Amino acid sequence: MTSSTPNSTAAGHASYDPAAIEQKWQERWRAERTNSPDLTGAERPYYQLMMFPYPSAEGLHIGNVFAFTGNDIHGRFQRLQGHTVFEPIGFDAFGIHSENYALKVGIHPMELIPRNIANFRRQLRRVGLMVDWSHELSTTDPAYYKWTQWIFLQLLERGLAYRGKAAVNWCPSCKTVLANEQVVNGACERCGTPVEQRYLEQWFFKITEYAPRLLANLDWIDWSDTTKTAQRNWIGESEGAEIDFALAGADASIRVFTTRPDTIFGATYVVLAPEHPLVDAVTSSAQREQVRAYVERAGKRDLVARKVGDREKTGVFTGGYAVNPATGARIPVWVADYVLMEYGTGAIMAVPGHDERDFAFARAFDLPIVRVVAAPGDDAATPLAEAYTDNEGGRLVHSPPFDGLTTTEGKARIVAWLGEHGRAKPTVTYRLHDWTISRQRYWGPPIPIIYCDACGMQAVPEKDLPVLLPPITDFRPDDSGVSPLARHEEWYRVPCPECGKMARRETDVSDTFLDSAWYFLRYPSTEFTDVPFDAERTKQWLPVNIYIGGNEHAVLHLLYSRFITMVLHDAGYLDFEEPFMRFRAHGLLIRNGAKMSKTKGNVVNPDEYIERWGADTIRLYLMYMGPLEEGGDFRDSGISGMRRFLDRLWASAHEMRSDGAPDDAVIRKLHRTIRKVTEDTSRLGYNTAIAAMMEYMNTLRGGERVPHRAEVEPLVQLVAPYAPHIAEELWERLGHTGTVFSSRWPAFDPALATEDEIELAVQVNGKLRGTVRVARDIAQDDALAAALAVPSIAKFVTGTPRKVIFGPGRLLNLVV
RNA sequence: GCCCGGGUGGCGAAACGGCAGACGCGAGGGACUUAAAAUCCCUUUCCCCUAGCGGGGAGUGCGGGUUCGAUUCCCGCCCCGGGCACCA
Repeated sequence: MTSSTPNSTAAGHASYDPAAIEQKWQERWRAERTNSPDLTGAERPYYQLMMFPYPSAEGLHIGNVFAFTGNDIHGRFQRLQGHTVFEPIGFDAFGIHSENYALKVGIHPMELIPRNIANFRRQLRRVGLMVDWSHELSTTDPAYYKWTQWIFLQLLERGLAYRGKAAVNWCPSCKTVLANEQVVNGACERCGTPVEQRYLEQWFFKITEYAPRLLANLDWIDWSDTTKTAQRNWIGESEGAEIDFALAGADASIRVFTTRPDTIFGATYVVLAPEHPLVDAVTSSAQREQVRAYVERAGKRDLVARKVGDREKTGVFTGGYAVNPATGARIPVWVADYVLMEYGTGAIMAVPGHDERDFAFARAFDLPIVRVVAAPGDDAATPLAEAYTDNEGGRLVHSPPFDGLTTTEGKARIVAWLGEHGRAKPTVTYRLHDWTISRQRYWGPPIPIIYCDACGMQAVPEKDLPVLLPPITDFRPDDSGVSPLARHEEWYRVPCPECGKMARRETDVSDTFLDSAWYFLRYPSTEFTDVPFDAERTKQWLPVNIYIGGNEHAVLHLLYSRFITMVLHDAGYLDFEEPFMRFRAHGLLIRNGAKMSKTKGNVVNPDEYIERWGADTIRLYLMYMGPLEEGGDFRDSGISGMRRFLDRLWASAHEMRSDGAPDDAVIRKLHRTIRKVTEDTSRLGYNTAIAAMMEYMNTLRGGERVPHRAEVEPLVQLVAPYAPHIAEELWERLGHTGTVFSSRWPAFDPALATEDEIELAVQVNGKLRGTVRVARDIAQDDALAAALAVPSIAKFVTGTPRKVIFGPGRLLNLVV
């Protein structure tokens, strides 16, 4: 423990006291506005963005500290490279999470959130981040959500926001709509009550219209591959065809989507989703009652259970028939809930021979199974024990005149053939759905819409923004499926902006993810009240240079932010369409090999650790655990090593000598260290950068040598992004005025950073047999001679080597 | 089921296809000290031979392959973590 440490050392200088110097520098940074750059005059602007936190009542999570430190090091490093770095922070404080917590503890969120934010601010300051607090924002601030509402209106104006009915999860016990994430195995995550499906009018954003662009830009933006892959999967592009199946005896047809048009000759029935609009028209009177009962039952099943619950195939015959456009055969039309209305056309052609689900269904209901693709070695007559779904290598059979074609050829030829008769066209379908932004809750920005009996739906005029969220005390959701705001007449009733007669407000609030989909645009412009973001500022500071955050937002926040940016670009407000030039996903922080959670009681409280060790030590430790992009395992046992390193740094700066010349070998090591720390820091390889500094420290102080000032001073700068407080303090004690972050990053001399002599590894038949110390640029023959001069190597070599492999500067391998 | 990560000493981890285990923790031994702390030095993958000095062999989840040489590249598996999931 450090509390027992005496306040002066044997060497006579004061010992390292992190609490005192951290407080000193945090106060000085604040007083001197060290971290508030001039946003207008910056010549080399660098926008370092971190994911703003949700200010929970529990306070800052160590995972936040991990992510923010990772950002901060990069930001401070860029500043030392001569950039003007803008590193803002804010609070993502709206949302169901806050509201539920407020309901639970019985404190109004308008009271609770500012308290939590104050606590977060205190904790964030203690971490020593280079945050520009003069541009702090909160999404719950009317000055902010005014513009969230404005963005909604921009989408509305462009036809990208619309109202429609949608199935939602409803908890009959909590009397509220639940997000999909709040439904666990078909039950409410809070009370365990089975969730029902309800149909409600919802607001949607047409993100699907941007699917092709959202997908295409992934090819060039510099993002972590893991994140890009997650987005690609989420957008889920499928190439295939839409094909019309005429209804037998009626003047209508069912349009299906398939990725396997090559298998159409094997389509032995058609399936409609229970919600499909043609269900009634297809159903025969004999089957009507059964179909009605099935559709009703399917509608009652909650969405989650239907998709992830048991996969037992259920369905009902409609009594109707369709005509397979390829074979001309009459095939039955069924209704089954394994077909989803929300994907494709809500109808499929079932090819049981070549689709697992169709196969299972056909087996269950005794429908015909026909082989139309034969694997190599099989033929048309080979029986199918299971669906043969391989998309490559097979040849078409039972598909005259296309027999013998590969599946790939078959797809193109069959779609073209059906296309000639207007029955098919190639189509690309996306898994991505439109974004439901309505929330029937209280704690969010009211959607700025007014309904007038005379004039219809009206957008709230921009001059009337923001639509303030009223400070009501009764905000508990009820069974009506309507937001609690609807119960407050004085807010709900409002004059129509068009005709002035009394009208009604929209009572839904918008999704929290809309708040966070544009906050990075606001940061540089927080002082502007008449625009969401100032044109000049935005031009100078955006897009964001680098964004580091968690991959849990790969398909939510990061996708929505890209979408909103594209919309604002198309609307002429932005001259870029991708908001984040670089994105790096950091890994997950675990504790002693296990996930951190409140129930396990293994959550790390950053306050405690900073108290005990100092922020600089904790910052170093978090970054030293492993690669930032892979996360790490927080174990208390490792922290002391970081503190020891800082103690030694402190001692070095106090015990060093300034007279005479520095040691040549140490200076060489220093230059190699500068090179490695520079390279590693810029590519976020923080763990190895810290290791390199420690290695240098061992050289510096090995054998109780007294370091020279010229050997120590650059190390203070190298360590500064990682441990800013101690670096500032030592920089001052070394006689400098002003912050170390205004100094220039030390340069390395390539000549000094390279060793003249190296240890050349010598292998015989690929096995290491020894090393020889030789000149770095030694020629092969000389290296060979030097190696053979060593008896312990030579004894493995009999005669002349058959082959000599020489990697200059690396190794010599003799094959004998 | 599909898609991403990842499996290396007692532990956290390093290694442009080129000396596996840097760096740190822990452990053991030593120096300094009246003593302790701090600091500094040495040892620390496993097995075998040797009194010792030394020397030999194996080793990066498993099985193959490519290569003078593989933790690294390729093929086939196993295990762990995460995401998606009746997506036609």
